[in-house]
Amino acid sequence: MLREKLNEFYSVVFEKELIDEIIEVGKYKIIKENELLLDIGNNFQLIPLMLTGAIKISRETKKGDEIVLYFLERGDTCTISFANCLKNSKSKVRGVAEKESEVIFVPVSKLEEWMVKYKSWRGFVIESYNIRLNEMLDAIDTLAFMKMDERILKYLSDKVKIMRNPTLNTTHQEIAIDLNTSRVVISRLLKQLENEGKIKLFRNKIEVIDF
Amino acid sequence: MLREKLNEFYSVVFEKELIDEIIEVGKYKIIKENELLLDIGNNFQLIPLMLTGAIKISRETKKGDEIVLYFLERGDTCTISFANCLKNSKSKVRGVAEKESEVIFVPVSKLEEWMVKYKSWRGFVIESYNIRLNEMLDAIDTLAFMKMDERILKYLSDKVKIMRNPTLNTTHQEIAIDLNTSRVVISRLLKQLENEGKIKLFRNKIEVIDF
DNA sequence: TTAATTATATAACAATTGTTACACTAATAT
DNA sequence: ATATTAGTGTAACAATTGTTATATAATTAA
Repeated sequence: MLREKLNEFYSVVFEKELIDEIIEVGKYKIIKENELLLDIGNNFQLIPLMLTGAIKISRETKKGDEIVLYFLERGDTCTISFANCLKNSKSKVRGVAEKESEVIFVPVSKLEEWMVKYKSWRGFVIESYNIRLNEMLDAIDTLAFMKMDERILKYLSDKVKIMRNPTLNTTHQEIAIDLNTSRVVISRLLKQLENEGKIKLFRNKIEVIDF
Repeated sequence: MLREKLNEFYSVVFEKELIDEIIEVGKYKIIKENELLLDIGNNFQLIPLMLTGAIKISRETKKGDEIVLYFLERGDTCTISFANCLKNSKSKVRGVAEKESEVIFVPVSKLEEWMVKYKSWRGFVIESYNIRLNEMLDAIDTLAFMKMDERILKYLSDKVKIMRNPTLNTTHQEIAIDLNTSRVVISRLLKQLENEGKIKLFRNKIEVIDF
């Protein structure tokens, strides 16, 4: 069963021997909605490989300022946690399940070992880093070049895609936290977006049109 | 001579055999001040290893909006160009020499080959990615949580460190471009920072106090 | 030497975002 | 059933950032 899930979701197809090893040493776990995958300051010694679901990765400063970086979905891994694992340092990001997610955890010792043995693993590690760097570039573009109304719309669209559902169960307050602004600002601009016909607002619910 | 420079500057000490290979296939080049190392859209097939100098890495959108991401210095490589090299895709960032810089260019084919052969190269690649991800996180923090006056001061401090000189030769216009704002805003806030005793302003020159 | 260009300073105003306050409704708890 | 809490709407105002315009000094070109 685990084998099927691995074969199904990992686009860079691993060699059969590598799949065997992953199944042998990996720990399968279900992360419930709103459960923490990893928190800031954690000392994480396992590399997560996502099978299903969605994880929200965010950044928080000591002062409590917070901002969402990107979402992880099936086939993704959290390259940022490579660093923590390898250097035994503390996580600089937080990961919370947006919905129930299936994850395989692999001991960090395998990262290096498999790099020598498996070409597909080398490809996976490099590709994962590249995807993550591009996500970060995307986050930087958003912060540097977009106004708040555009940022909100992008946030909603991204979330609709990752949740595979045009109707989001969320509150204005949650969006405000994720975009590091205030609830009033979000309410104001959401209403404006509704007037422009881009979304529909309900209590605890937002429907995104033409995402 | 190349051997000495390599040994001197690369903190992750490469095995002797790897140094030999780098010297054999690498191309040594001097990049003059303001010269382009790589531009957006370029099809780059060489991995740059920095020996001396400083490269400013920035991002530009189609609309012409621009922003500085970070600076490269000795011991650094441009992991973002790994992606372009490997996937033969176009560069998403620009690199311009802030001062004359010495670089060794290595063919991308070696990236994979050396990962199998040399433990120190695997370490270097992973470490480079991690450094870059942290730089990106830093850039995100700056954009998401800092006001423009703080961003200016951080920009100046970073540049002072990379240039190893408390007096910067730069104009308000250049800073405005690097921070994606207008010259008037920069002049206004620089004057404020001068009044606070944090910098001293001259024509084409800014001295940073207590960086 | 004079004219043109470049760099800087600053005022006045516009647009965007942030803050405080309060009203109203829906959901939940007692 | 009533009280409490949570979510939303909106006005009024403050702070920050962006824009336009104009002045002046330093540098460079003719």
